[in-house]
Amino acid sequence: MAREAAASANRDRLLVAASRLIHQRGFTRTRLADVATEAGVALGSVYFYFRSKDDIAVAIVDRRLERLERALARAAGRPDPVGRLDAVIAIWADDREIDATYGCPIGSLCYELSRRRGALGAKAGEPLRVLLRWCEQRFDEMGMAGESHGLAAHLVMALQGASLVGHAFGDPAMIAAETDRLKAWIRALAPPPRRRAHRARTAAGGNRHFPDNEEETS
Amino acid sequence: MAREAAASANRDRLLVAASRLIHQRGFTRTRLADVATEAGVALGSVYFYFRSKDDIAVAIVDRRLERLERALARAAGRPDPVGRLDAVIAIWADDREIDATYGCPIGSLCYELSRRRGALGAKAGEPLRVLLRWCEQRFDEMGMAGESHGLAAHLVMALQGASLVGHAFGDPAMIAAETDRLKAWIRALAPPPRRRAHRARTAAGGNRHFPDNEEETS
Amino acid sequence: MAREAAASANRDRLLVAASRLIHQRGFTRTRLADVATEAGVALGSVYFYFRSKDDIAVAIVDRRLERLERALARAAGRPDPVGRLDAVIAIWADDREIDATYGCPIGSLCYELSRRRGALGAKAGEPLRVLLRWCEQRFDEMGMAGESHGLAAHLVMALQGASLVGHAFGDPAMIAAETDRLKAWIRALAPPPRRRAHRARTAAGGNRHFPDNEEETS
Amino acid sequence: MAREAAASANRDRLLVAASRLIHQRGFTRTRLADVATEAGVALGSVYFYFRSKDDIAVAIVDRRLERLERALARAAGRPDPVGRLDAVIAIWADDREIDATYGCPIGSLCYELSRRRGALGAKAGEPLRVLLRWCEQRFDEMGMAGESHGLAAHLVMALQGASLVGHAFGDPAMIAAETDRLKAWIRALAPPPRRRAHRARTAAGGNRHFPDNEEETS
DNA sequence: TATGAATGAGCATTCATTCAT
DNA sequence: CATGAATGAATGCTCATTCAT
Repeated sequence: MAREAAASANRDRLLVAASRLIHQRGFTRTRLADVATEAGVALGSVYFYFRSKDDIAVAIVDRRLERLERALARAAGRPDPVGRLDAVIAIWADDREIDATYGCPIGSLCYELSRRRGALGAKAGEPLRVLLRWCEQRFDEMGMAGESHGLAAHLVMALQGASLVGHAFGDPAMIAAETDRLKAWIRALAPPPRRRAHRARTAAGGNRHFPDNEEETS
Repeated sequence: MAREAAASANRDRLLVAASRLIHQRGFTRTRLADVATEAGVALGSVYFYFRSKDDIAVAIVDRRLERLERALARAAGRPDPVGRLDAVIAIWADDREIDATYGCPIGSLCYELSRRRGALGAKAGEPLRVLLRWCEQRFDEMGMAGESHGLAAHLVMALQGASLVGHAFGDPAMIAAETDRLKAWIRALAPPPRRRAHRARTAAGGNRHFPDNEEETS
Repeated sequence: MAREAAASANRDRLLVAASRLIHQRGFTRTRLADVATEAGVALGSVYFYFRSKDDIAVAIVDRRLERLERALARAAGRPDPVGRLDAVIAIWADDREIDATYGCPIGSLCYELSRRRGALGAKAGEPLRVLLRWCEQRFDEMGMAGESHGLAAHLVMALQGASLVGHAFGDPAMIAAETDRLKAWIRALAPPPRRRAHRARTAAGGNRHFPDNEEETS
Repeated sequence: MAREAAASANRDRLLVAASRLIHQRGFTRTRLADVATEAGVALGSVYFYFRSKDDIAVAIVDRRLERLERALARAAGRPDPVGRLDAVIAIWADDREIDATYGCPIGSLCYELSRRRGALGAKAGEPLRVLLRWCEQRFDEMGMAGESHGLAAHLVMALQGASLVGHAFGDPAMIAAETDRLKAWIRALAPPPRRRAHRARTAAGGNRHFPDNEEETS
């Protein structure tokens, strides 16, 4: 395998551990020593795989980006734009327990890192930018070219706000209610199809499209 | 005056400085030494007014709560429920520059502190709880008793999401667009009045109802 | 009254508070703020009566010296040398509860302060020097001129050791047992009088000759 | 070797430095920065080997306990109980210079730490408890079963008192005189052997049985 | 590669002391 | 005399980062 792609099991374990701990405790309050312990790796080895703690954050965001893009690609396979957006909304619906406990891993990291100077600050927002752009394209597909940017922004904002507020209240049901509302909102936006093909069941544990937090689930 | 409320100019200066710096840098990354310097007092003096750094965070949240409650009381003076909710939305619209730069002071602190154990973690979410309850009552006034909780949640989530996403993009216009959308949404919800009295002009620098971040503006 | 002798009630209260707190917590671990609070005096006032924290320690030792000298003067009133030494031993016997809890106020302060440079270090040992000299004179009176220094040293050492060890074990009975032993030892040293006038009852709460710690008792 | 006991040269150096400095200056007045400098390691390294400053105190007491127990085991090898107790007394006689200068390392630490709450307070008295118990057994061997506790207490108290008073006077000769007195006292207690084999020569630099303070001597 | 001991700058907190009123 | 707010040096402890092996 390519040296680049090998990515050694250790590096992966470190990334998984760092991702989980940082999601749970925040970036600043997560000690590299704990990450190493959690990953079953020596502290010194962390610096073999990463240049610095900031570099780990970058890698985590990259990892999230890859997963996000995979999930979006999967969602893009849906037959219609509404279903595609539904699939994205379902990601947050499915993660509502985790997000109510620790906040959205994307949004909370973004809030914490965006205050930093330099590349890291910009990087942290990348997943939201990718997500926004993708949603925008879906709204375009729905024929709302002029408004697609605002609609996509509304959708992403609502998902992030639901995670933040749901986390503040420690209440996953609040997140579920909001994702249901969003699905209904999108269906209402769409030009009425011949036959209503979808049914809103998000809160009742829809299939898992975006296993972004799989490490947290264990 | 109440001795409790006297609160010495120094204590106020400390609180203003801490509030600003913590909003800009985050709680963990804000040094008490910087807070003291910013407030123009000696480092040791911080501990004359506050028991600990956490105690400062509590005081900041308390201060925000007071301001929020004052702003809500002012908004409650509006003649109709729609106008009351508009006034609340205007708070975020007016602060869009600040929030796009540093995030919503309520939401970002909430994300950072809610992970802590103990009273501080719970305290940080209090403003959102107060805000949600207040909005809920307004929706009740609008005659949407059954849905008021969900509608209020949607509103608060959208405001928080707008701040988070607007901050991630560094774009105040995104926040303005969302607050406009929210105002329109509320007007659409309300039973049509005889004459439409309001016009959405938020993004164009509406009057300032909630000078929550006045110290940050200076 | 002479300005010197007036010594204001505040100064006395401070000294009483400092003496007690320092006895209980040690010199270094006693905060002047606590002393002031305990004395019901403003923190700033402490420096009206004392130049520094060290100065308070000096005053405490002086106060103890005065009390010690008064007690020794009282003991000197006893008809015979053995009774005089008994009276001194009774001081420690009577204070055994306090000393078992906090250590001997003279010895523990001596151990803590004697390591300091300057006058304070020397001062702290003064009570023990006065006590030793006085006991020496009593042994001289008993006709043991050649050995009086060693005998007095043994007596003072035993009293200090009893306090230290009794404190380490938290056991006042150990102190009582030792003071009984010392009384017996002294009686055995003395040339047999015509009639034995004394009876060892120390541990059973003998009369209080040296109310050195009266403030601690309350 | 046992991994537990390995204890790295640095940990040992730290312990030696801490033991000496704390003996000389007291626990509270000894700065960890000085301990690190004295040991020739970085300040941060202290926390690699010890959890906290208190933890260092515990380790010091443990170290003293080990040495004490070794010394007692060595003393126990003597042919008769009197010789065994003599060997213990010789420890203090041999250390009289050090103790006159800084106080008995066991007793002074005990006085300073016994006021603390928790395990540390109890721990500090442990050496005295071990010593007392051991001496008690020796007196039992001498056939003074009924009085062994009191006799052992007297012995330990006298040794501690001699150190404290000798330190207050800065006079090693006072300690030597008391240890001689104690040896004579013990010999007087013992049932007269056929031939008196011992002679009190302690003050004249007896062999060193208990090099407890060897690091301080250098 | 891997390790874990070592480093030192950084930070919250304490407290004796000062001083304006 | 009295006060209590203000000061800042001191200190225990943390943790990202380095490096010899």
